[in-house]
Amino acid sequence: MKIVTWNVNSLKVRLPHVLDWLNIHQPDALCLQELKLEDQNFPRAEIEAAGYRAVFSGQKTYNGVAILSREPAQDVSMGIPGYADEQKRVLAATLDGVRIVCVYVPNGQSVDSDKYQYKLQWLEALTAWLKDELTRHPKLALLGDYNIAPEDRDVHDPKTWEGQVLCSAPEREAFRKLLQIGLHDSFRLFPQADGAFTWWDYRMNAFRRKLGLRIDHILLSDALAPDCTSCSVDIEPRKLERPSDHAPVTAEISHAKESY
DNA sequence: ATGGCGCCGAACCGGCGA
Repeated sequence: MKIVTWNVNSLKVRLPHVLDWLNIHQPDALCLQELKLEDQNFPRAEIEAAGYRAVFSGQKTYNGVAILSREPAQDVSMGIPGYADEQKRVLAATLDGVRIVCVYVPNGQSVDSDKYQYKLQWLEALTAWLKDELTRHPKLALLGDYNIAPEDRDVHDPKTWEGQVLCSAPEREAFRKLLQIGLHDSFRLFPQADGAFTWWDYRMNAFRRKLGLRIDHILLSDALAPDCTSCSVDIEPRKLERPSDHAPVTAEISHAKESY
């Protein structure tokens, strides 16, 4: 089972990249963030023509998440239960016995912003919900744009970023709390080259200069992590014309449906 | 690296992202 997360920064603009990527890589599930479109404008026909189903939760201009899959998604749920939020940031579905949770964590803007407080509260609500969700779905994968670089090695220049949003201690603590409920950072299950990032600023030639952060992650539950065989970032789409500023992250899981 | 890019909607700019 091949599962992927990709913040596309406008599905309308990035649709050709997404369709090409699906055609080349044929994942079982592709979680998308920052659709930036309303449900009525979701490009369902194009995605179905590529051989994929889609469930989605969109809104105008901002946010929006989707799960594309070869097989129909089961038990689809939107948002964090019990946490009122106008912003469309969470979508969950079961595929092949695995609970797939697609998240677009708030950016936070800056550590002295109200948006930063919202981010921390949101992460707390997410963690509480997932702890509960894990009791119902031991095989769970949490994929998305976390807007957190968990450690200094996930940052091109830790000194510059120290204490800044995406790298601050409370955000990193929130990330650790997610791990503590029984999740594992699939990327760190394997040896990785230095300077492996998933996001590069559009400005200042950041991508060419390899000035990035690793903020998109695939966390796997205790029951799923032992079956993970790889996790990697594909930087090829970042080289295209009009790219997303994020790259897709892929995890492969060798699990037997029959054993579930 | 931090003005510097790119997306959006309603306009030719401001809000937001990271």
